[in-house]
Amino acid sequence: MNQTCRVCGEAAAGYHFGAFTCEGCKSFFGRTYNNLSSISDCKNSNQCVINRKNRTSCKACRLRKCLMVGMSKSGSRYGRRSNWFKIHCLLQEQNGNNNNNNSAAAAAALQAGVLYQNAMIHHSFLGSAGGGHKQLKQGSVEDVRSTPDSMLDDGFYCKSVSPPNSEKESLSPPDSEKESVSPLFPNNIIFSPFLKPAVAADLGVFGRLPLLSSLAATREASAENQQQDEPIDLSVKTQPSALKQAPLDLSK
Amino acid sequence: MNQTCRVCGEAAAGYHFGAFTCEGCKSFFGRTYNNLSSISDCKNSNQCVINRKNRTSCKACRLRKCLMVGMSKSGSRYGRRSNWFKIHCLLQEQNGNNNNNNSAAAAAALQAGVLYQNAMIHHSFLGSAGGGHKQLKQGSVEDVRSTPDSMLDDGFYCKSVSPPNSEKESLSPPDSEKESVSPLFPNNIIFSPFLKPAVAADLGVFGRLPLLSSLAATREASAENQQQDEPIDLSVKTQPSALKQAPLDLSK
DNA sequence: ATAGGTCATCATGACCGGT
DNA sequence: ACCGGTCATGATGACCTAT
Ligand SMILES: [Zn+2]
Ligand SMILES: [Zn+2]
Ligand SMILES: [Zn+2]
Ligand SMILES: [Zn+2]
Repeated sequence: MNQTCRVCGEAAAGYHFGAFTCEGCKSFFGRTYNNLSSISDCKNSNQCVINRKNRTSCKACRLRKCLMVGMSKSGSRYGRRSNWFKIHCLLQEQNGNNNNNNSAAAAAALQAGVLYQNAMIHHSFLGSAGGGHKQLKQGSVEDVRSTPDSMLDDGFYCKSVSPPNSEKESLSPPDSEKESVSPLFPNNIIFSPFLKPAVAADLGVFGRLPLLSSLAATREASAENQQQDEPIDLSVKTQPSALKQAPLDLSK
Repeated sequence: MNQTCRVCGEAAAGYHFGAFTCEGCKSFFGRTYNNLSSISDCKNSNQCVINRKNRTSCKACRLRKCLMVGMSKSGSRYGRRSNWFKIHCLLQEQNGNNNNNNSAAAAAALQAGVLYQNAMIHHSFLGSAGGGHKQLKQGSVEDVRSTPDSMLDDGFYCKSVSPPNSEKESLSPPDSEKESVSPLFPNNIIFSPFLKPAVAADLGVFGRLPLLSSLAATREASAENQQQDEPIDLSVKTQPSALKQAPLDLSK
């Protein structure tokens, strides 16, 4: 596999729920996503730095890290992706062996695209079903996939998107007073400004949990710390508006 | 029981290992004392404030709190104490219902006495056996109890003790920079200066674990914050030097 | 190749019998 | 009364199967 878990840093077992993760973080995300009530509040101001040793200590920060790196239950099942996706993904990874910056940017764009895609899916469901996040399987998947715009799951839609500012809300910025806390998000993970609507949509899913209320603030802070590395264009296959019209369930 | 767990604040189930604790903290201390290697480092500078909700989050700070309130595996089995002890203990607790300060001071003196007593026991074993803390049952208990000084387990020995300065070592003081961290030890728990040798002895037992290396520093800081409340004299029955001559095992 | 299920392992704490 | 053992419960992650 020759990849590291984007959540804890351990050797990755594969590409799970939209990010390269280890078996532990994969199972954790799969369990926790459907049982958010089992998470207790962080006792460290939601600033825990997750690594292999302490990943089981704070479930709140572990799940937050999972979401930060783009994991989503409803999106990005590798097996269902088209050959175009697989080839693109592997190509980006192989290019990374020759150029580290491009690798990081490619990974960032990969995560960003998946995150945005999933966020749009979440957003669609929230707008129609009214907040239930366990009803994803009720979406008429086959109907959607039979529409003329059914190529949605074959590509990314992370470029030239005009973000809707309706759900943007001002959240308290993270306190930068503790000097002992290393930055939560390493520099090689890039979050572009156009991802803000995705963040807003994700918060719409998890917003009722106070422990995740600081996600948006952290994400915006990361966007401000954006590096000069340029995310690789993974091409745009369809209009993003199509995503909002037809809810898409990539799972099963 | 009408008592609170001195470690986490939950309703206490009884007097366990030298302090009023709940069932959880009792079991935790009983397990952890014999399996120190299972404790991982604290990720919050050993400053976690233990309560009922987060007591399972940081084993290092939970065990540190256990030791701070005077818990010890080898000492203070309530069932083996004399009537004088029981009456004295209950009297001090009942006095607390009328005077909070005296109650706090009595509880502090109670814990301090037990801690000092156990510390002297630890110190004796450390001086003879050479650091093994699972060999406590190897002490010749019956022989000790048959000596003329065998009334040791009936009282406290926490007054007018001249501390030996041999093991006193300078440890870094706790950082008082974080303002968001509430003080670990509330004011109603008093640690007298004459307890310093006990601290040194306890560190001799647990010193090889880095997570407990800050215990002495915290204890000394608490001693400096000593309140004007006077610890109640629980009377001195024997010379403390006798404790060092004959190791005493109160368990079993 | 991944998603989901299974299950061995471990930590926890309520409970009980012996002392 | 406490101590130590027991065990139901839940969390974790390695492994497996279906796709
Ligand atoms: Zn991981
Ligand atoms: Zn945390
Ligand atoms: Zn407790
Ligand atoms: Zn801690």
